[in-house]
Amino acid sequence: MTMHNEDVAAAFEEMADLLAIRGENSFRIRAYRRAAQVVRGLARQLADLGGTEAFDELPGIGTDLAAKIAELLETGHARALEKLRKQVPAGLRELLALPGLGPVRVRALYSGLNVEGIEDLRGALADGRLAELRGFGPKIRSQLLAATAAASSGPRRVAFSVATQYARPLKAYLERVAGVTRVEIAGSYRRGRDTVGDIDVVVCAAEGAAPIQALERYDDLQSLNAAGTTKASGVLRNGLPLDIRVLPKESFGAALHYLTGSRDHVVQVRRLAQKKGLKLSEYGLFRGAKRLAGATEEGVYAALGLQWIPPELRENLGEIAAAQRRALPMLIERADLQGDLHAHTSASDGNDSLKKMAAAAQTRGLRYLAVTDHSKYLGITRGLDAARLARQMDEIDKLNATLSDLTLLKGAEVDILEDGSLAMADAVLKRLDLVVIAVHSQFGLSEAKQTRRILRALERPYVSILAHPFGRLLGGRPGYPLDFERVLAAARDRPCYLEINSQPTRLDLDDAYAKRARDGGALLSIASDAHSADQLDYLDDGVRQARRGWVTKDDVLNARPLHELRALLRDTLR
DNA sequence: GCCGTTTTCGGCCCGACTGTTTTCAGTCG
Repeated sequence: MTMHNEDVAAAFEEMADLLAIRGENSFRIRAYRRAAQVVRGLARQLADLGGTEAFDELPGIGTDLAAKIAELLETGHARALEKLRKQVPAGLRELLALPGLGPVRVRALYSGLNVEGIEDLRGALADGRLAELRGFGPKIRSQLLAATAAASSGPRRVAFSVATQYARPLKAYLERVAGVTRVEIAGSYRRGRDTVGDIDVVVCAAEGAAPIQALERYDDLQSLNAAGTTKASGVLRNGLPLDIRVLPKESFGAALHYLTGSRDHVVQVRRLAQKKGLKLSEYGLFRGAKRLAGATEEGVYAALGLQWIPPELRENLGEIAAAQRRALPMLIERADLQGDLHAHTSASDGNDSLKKMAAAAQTRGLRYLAVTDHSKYLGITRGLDAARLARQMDEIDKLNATLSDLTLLKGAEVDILEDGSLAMADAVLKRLDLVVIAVHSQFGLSEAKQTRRILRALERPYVSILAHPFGRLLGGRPGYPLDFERVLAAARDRPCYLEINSQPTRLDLDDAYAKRARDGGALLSIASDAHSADQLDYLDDGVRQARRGWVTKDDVLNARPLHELRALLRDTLR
């Protein structure tokens, strides 16, 4: 079996859990968790990195963990993990995941009552045995009762676009509370992650009680689990957890920084402060009792000798070192996009006419819009054959003649068939301004077959952009396995450009692959894949992922003005 | 287990809230 980075990360996380349950040194446990995080964030596969020496170079990974990575890659197992699994019942891990249960209580449950999993815990709660266990009073018992009941439904992350629907009204509601001067949604939402696990809110107010009382009356709140004077946590009606902090304005920037995270980023910045003899908390940056900064994030970063780091980069993946060198990338912005290179009309499976799509592009300030309706192929409703595509091209010519500030480009989204050939004849594709190719079937092929299929498609003469390269659907299906390094190299050298599809449930390439593509020298197309006029706004979502991938204006095909774009597209049609 | 322009040993981010205690441990973010 091939061990991927995710498998190695999962092994380290499991080891961390098992060590925690055994009551081992917490810093040792933290080292395993950090290693899992580092491995998960790697741009390249560990297997391609070399050997033990190369692993040892990774941050947070020393001799011991480097050897364990090598062992996992070579054998698919880690003896240390196997040993731990024999010592700790498997069910204890699921207990550790329950809210309210940490390593100490899990150990108490196991040693005191032989509870080895959620089922046992339910039993111990039901027959009253748990009440006799020291440290498990009535409050904790009822909390655990709720937790065991909720465990079956399970915690889940929601798409960013779903979180927005809850975060925006909540922000607006809190902004109306008396004494509140500012409200920001922080956390992974502010960092622009594709999925969001909870809503973190930072409220600026002189006194904390009023906003938290107001929250208790909020319509969309399901329950409040904990509520103090500056901090509360609860659950929204859709099941999304909520955390709120209220701080005065002299601390607001420090609090925003702290709650925006990521946790690893914040810890690293705090360590940096510590090295300088300072202390950073959500209340500010302090030397002794003296507050050096805290009102703004910019002030906190500046006082530590750092550039302000855009939230999308705060993943402890090198952004802190770059900020020290004042070498952060100038991230792409929505306003940099001159056009959109993937959109559908009612000619295939879109909702709106060519004319309406053009008007929507104009109102959004786009200078060009590529019309890329589907080719005729099984599974795609109303795909265009050569004759209908020819009629659409005439229609585009006529419309272009009436448009002054927008140019419609003639394109198609053509299926990559299982053998790597395309679902439309070269003679037809040749007449287009650009050809978007994509996989819409046979997601279950092996990595070798899927890779070969796409590499063959990239050898075709008329191929401009590879759309949604992994075919993933958030909450639907994971991306198919692909040797991305080979696809990237082939696309770059051809050239064919790689798409960051902006559909909120796709976001494909994702942030990490966008970074790899950029580092590998590929040009990217940030495309809406709009199936209606409104969906042109999805470009915001694509830009957010691109920013998380350290993507700059120079890395983006559709940040180029039309004449440059045309020249680049001509290179793809030969 | 990692790491080092204060250290190769002795540190390792910082604080809020809760519950069950009698001064604090555990959990969480």
